[in-house]
Amino acid sequence: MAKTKVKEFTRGEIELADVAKALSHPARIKILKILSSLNVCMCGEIVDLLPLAQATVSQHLKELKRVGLIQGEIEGPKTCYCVNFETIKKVSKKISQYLELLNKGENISCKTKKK
Amino acid sequence: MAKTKVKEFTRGEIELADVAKALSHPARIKILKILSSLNVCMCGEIVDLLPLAQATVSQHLKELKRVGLIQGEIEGPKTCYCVNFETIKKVSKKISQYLELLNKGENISCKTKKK
DNA sequence: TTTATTTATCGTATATTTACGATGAACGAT
DNA sequence: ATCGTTCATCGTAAATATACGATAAATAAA
Repeated sequence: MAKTKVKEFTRGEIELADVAKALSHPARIKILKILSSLNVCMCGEIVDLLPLAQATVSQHLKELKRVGLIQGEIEGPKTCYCVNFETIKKVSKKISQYLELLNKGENISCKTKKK
Repeated sequence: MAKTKVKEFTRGEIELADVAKALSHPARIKILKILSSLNVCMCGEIVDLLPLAQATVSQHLKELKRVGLIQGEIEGPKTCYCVNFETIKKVSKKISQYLELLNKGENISCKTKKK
């Protein structure tokens, strides 16, 4: 690997951080729960379950859509939002791979390094 | 469950979002990789591997420390940073539980809901 | 056609994040 | 005691995120 590359961020690192960003607000965590567990899909229904204004919820939905975690199907004036389970699976894999990678280094402790 | 509770965020939702926030920057994703895989622990060593100034890296380390993903042991003028593997495990569990919960709703598709 | 419903977007205010240079504090080495 | 090294913190600028009211667009219902 080229020496300078070490100082850059990889695509994997950037993508993982981007997904984490999409999950970095309680409202978005909750919206995904709602969409995956309740027979609910319209923006207005979600608004009724959150302590936020409609415009704000719409913004959060947009952020989740941006990274593909949900998709919206427009039906006239309404929009039906649903979890994109394919993305969820891909994301689950990426995250668990990352966390496993971290855990592999468990033998490297502060005591080992300080020497 | 009380009716108003639905409109609030739970502690679990807030905590999960908070961890996601700590992971929402490529630099912090990479710092955790570095600390878990290389025999590296000092701030200066990490700075050498990132395209960021020392002050900025120090800030990112602070954020990772805030949520307990790393810990720092001061040794005179130096500080030895290490991954906190206990936290990593707890976080891994929380995240995988959450993603499993989402995946359980897979039968609830847009088509089902629209009807 | 008019009205009501639903949602996205605009405008805007405020808060937070990110980044960096400069500086100070802590210590080891000379 | 002075100097060099290491790192955290301060000050600050710029960018991004969060929140909401107002409004526009789309359409169903009257």
